Amino acid sequence: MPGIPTAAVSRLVTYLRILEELERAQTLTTSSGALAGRAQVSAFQVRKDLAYFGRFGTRGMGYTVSVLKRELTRVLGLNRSWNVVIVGMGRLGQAVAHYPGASEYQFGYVGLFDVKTELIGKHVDVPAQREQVSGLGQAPPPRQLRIEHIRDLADFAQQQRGCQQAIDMGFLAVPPEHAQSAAQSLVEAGIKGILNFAPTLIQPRSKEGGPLQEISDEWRDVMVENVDFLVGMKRLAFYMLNPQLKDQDPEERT
Amino acid sequence: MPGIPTAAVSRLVTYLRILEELERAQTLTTSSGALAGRAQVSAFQVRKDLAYFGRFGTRGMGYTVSVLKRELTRVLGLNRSWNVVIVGMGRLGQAVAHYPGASEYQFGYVGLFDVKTELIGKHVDVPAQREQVSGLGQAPPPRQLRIEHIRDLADFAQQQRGCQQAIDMGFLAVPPEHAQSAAQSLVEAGIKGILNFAPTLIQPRSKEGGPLQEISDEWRDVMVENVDFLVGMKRLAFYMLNPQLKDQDPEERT
DNA sequence: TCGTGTGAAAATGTTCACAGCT
DNA sequence: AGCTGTGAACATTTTCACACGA
Repeated sequence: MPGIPTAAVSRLVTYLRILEELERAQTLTTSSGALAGRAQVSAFQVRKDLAYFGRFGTRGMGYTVSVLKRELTRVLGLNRSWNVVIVGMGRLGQAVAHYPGASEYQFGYVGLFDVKTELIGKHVDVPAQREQVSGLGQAPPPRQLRIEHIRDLADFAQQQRGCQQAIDMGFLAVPPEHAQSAAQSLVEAGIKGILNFAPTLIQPRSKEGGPLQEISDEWRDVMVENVDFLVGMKRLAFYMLNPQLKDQDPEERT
Repeated sequence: MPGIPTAAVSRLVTYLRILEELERAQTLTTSSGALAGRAQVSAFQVRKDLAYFGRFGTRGMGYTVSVLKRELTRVLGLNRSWNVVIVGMGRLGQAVAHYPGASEYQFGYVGLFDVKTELIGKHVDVPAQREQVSGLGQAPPPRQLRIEHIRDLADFAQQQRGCQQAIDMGFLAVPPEHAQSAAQSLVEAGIKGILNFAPTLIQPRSKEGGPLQEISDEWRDVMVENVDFLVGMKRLAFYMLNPQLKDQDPEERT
């Protein structure tokens, strides 16, 4: 089984965003070439990426924007809603909580956590989840959420499970030196997905322990993705000094 | 000339961070295997990545932490300072401005810009650049910067060039629908590096124009890097639904 | 005729085995 | 003996050419 390139998944996210822009512009149909131009990849790449997941077009015609958008939304798992907690409500956590766009994709914040006493008890507006992914409806009014101490995370998670609102993901926006222990708290609370904003890698194990430390059971099926600004800044510095090493974007644009 | 994998550059950033952690822990020497374990890649990968840039180790011995750190710092262009402006001082821009870690790598904010009248004229603390990359000195006290209107960016850039403080990079933290025009403002001000936080791709051309639009001269040598949290959220959703498609991390850890 | 879908070719990136230095 | 550095084997990813359906 060959598997699907990781990069293809990221590109799919881009194609979906472009389809939404096309839909807002009332465009009904498109083609691999048109998508390629806007996504800064080749038309071959677009067709191959889509082919990993199915056949969504019509030969000779192209793609129907609404159909392809629906299919990619389904493929990416964005046609269901995801209950999210944020751990770390400093400036970055607050920016994430308010970031527009997350709620449109059914990422709904259900809990906010920190350890700093001056933050605990503070109320923060968070956007409500949309009912439909259509994108045409009005945004519902925001709700208020109280910042809780992280020691209460496990209880909260248990309670959410009780009312069929299990927490799906935790977004980690704590300083790097606390990222590992905060991640451990998420895992102990039974949360299986972590989006790590801290500039450090989370080790999928309970203890710093010896080198050959086994992955512990509770970490077994936990998925971690990293989003690190500092890497972006440093990559930019590198490529500004070494522009010849940057891969050019392809020619074909029709 | 074969070229260096883009992914290798990102991994180099990770190795450098690990070396800093080792230095803080008073570790004097390390090995490809030890770095590999912490970076979640194979030891082969570490050695190959380092080999793209030179020979930094001693056979039979390993690497001297301070030497490898110095060399990677140089390779990544982090031994010089970079003058940065931020465009878009909403919550995300503010979080970026205060993000600790940026100033340690000689990213120094010299200007802040927005278009919203209620933000213009506000003063924001930004960390001062460190003189040395050593990481052992005290952090200098923060400075205050006034948020300016983006229409004044070109003049400001000109003025900075006049005093040998040319702006090297612009960090773009505006809403996606304004990202292209804000990027255009950066380019018109002569800024050659853009770190785009908006969930949209910047097109390296002046006009939305026709499909085969040429890359205009002013965009010719502009480098753009993207940091998009929404992609991270959506990738996480995808891999939680399709865990079998996630590439495992390697065995070798010694 | 047009543009998708796809097997095959080419390019790229990763893993490996081992030579070579300490 | 131990660990780096590297050419060669291998695997993956991208590019391409073209068959096929509308």
